[in-house]
Amino acid sequence: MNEPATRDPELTRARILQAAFELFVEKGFAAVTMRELAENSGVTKSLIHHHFGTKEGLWDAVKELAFARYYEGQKEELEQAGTPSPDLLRNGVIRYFRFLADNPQVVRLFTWAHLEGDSSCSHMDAELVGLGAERVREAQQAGLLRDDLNPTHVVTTFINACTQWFATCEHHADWPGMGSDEEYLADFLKLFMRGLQPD
Amino acid sequence: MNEPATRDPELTRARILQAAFELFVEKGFAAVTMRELAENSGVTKSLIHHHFGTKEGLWDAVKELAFARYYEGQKEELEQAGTPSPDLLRNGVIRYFRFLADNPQVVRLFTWAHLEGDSSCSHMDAELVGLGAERVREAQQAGLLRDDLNPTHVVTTFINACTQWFATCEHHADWPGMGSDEEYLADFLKLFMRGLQPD
DNA sequence: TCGCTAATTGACCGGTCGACCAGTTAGCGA
DNA sequence: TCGCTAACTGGTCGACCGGTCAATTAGCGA
Repeated sequence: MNEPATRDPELTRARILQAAFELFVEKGFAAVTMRELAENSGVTKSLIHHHFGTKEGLWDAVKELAFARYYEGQKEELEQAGTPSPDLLRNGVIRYFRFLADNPQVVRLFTWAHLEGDSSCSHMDAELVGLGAERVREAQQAGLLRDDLNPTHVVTTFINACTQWFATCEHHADWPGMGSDEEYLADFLKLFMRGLQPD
Repeated sequence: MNEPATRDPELTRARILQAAFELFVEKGFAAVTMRELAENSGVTKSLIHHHFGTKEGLWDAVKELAFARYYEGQKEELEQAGTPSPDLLRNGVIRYFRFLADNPQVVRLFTWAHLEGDSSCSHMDAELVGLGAERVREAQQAGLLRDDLNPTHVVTTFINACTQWFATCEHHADWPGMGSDEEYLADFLKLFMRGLQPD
């Protein structure tokens, strides 16, 4: 809206990245044109090339930024450890679910990136899941969770249940009998935590 | 490979649909060109337009075919009812998981279609989930499953856990501690069925 | 056997794509 | 204050996009 009074390459880059983020989230890489990008950024097409080289370069920059934010946020969550307890896992699920609820665009971006063959998020997720699985393992060894389940599978199960929920949220919004985000989360937690109780 | 000796519009349509299915599954709608489609079908670009009108027309035909097959298969599964029992649900999960394992392309196609705003599968899924939820409700009323969970949420939970598993399978294949398809399924079933046991 | 219909072809269209480049201008350090 | 660097612009390029069309040809019913 308001034009910058002076040249500000940092702001320009940020504007382009923000507009690109929104467009790529909405339509994916292939369906977005440099002209759209320029128009939504309020800059010329040439300027985007100046700052990011190619369309792929901009796409990579958008993904890198989004991935980095996601990674930092999740790692922080995981490292501020409490003593192992069932509630620790329960709260972890809740926080993950709420994060996705607050950032549905991130789910879409990840889905596009993954479909298009991007593997950079794979290593990132591997580390995060590893950290989560380690917490589950500790709780298992402390006798707080049943120990006949692969900890990685436990983490993956709740990640899948949460991620797919938001990946298809417009989709299932009007299905008969379907509750709100919070109601789904509550039921999932009931099921999940009961399923993890030790014998 | 082997050219048809005579003209066969049915076969031609089938060839085009098959090639289009593979390409759209792989790259999504926007990234596929009519020239690729023609080359992979072994026909000319004009012939595709003759049979399907536009690129969107072909895309719709591919989706319709895939959705119809999926819908028929799943509905058959759901309607060949047995007496309600926990094993009925367990076997339902197993069959759904195995179906996705045998048809990973379908998961990708649905994901592309959904990201691109297609809502035709939404109504279809609504009906299937409704049927599944009805079965869960019957089992709850028979006292075979805990009755403090929304049946739709129960069905959605396992669908999400299965779908997302295959949507990200190349992704998590090399994560530390991650087991095979069957090992994940076994652990998920342990967790899921225990979580559903009545008090 | 003979037309009629539809399957099939290749050439071609206007438009848009991503990218480039020469030229201009603003800001900043010397 | 002055020049150098980089931010920024408008115009343009060849390639390729989806789509069209007239011409050809195979098959099938009369």
